[in-house]
Amino acid sequence: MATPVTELEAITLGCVARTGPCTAYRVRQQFQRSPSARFSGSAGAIYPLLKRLEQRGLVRSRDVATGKRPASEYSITPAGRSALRAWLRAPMAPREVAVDDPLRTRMLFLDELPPAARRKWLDAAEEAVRAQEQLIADFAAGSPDAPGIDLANENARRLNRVRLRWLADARERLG
Amino acid sequence: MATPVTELEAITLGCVARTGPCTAYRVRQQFQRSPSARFSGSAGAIYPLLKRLEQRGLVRSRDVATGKRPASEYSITPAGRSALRAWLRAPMAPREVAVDDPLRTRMLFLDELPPAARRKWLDAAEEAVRAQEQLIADFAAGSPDAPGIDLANENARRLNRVRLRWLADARERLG
DNA sequence: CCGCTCATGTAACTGGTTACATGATTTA
DNA sequence: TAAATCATGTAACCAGTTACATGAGCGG
Repeated sequence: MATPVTELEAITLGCVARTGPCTAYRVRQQFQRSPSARFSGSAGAIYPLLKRLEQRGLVRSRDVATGKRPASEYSITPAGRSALRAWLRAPMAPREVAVDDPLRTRMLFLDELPPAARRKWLDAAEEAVRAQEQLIADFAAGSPDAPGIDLANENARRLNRVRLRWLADARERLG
Repeated sequence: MATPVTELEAITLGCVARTGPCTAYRVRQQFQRSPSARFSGSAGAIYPLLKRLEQRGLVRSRDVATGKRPASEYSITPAGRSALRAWLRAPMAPREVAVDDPLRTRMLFLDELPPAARRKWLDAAEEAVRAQEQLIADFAAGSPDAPGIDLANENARRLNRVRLRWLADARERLG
């Protein structure tokens, strides 16, 4: 059994699988369209990552020289698809499925702030969540129609709706 | 204005501030008690981090030699408290407040699996979320009573409840 | 032709993980 | 006293970010 792929590698594989043959640049664009900053899609991450995947035989590259500059177009291999499926199937430990909410982390220490600053924080947090909702809506609008993608977007929408209610409750409890 | 602290640094500062003077080991224990694997609290992360914070004047250390082994006990400085507050007050960009859900990420590519494996995934996911809920409950049971901590735990509970409903809907949509 | 954006990378830095070393304390 | 666990670290490795270099195409 080969080394399992990391989350970022899996998403990249998935992206190449979805989009079909594409350059590192296209992959980066996909990452950057996402409403989350988790995977920034910086060049320094993506280009080396695709090279690693190629060395492991999970993608293969074809040289496409538009004009004079060299460029590589990657496509997924059967081994790559299989690695992607293995990643999906891999059991997740309870701690690994934890939802990460940056606002929750801050809430833990919010009582370090004086009341006025606390209220200000809550206002800013609510605004940020609304902005995040907008990002999600925009992202969803540009997403291809597929049940998995739909459901993923729905997940993001619901989690944010809950956060807004939570923030409202927090305002009441702390205000 | 000094360099802002990272999230991990902030949590560490907050932990030292809360707990009062404590060793790196105590800080690690706090991290490891958390239901999330996000900050694993590995020694290789925490010990150097506290040293960095000390160099920046955000914590100060006192040598406590119980028995014969050297050890350092850290406490937060006024500058440290101020850095913690600055972290709390710092505006968050919309993309930075994104909720990260590992299950959502996988859902994006779930259609790569054959139907039977998909159902299996949904079962496993539901079980993992329930286990996660248990971890949260245990954590909450051992948490000190403070509004911020209460609210943070409530956030975790609610987000997971929503995920369970979402998984149920997904089962219907995909099954 | 100048500046802007698109596009393809690379290199240095940073911070976290893994794995290890070691000593002290508890438990069988 | 042997084994396990608590506790304090360190070092090598690895992946991601930041910042840069470079070239092509395009609009003014």
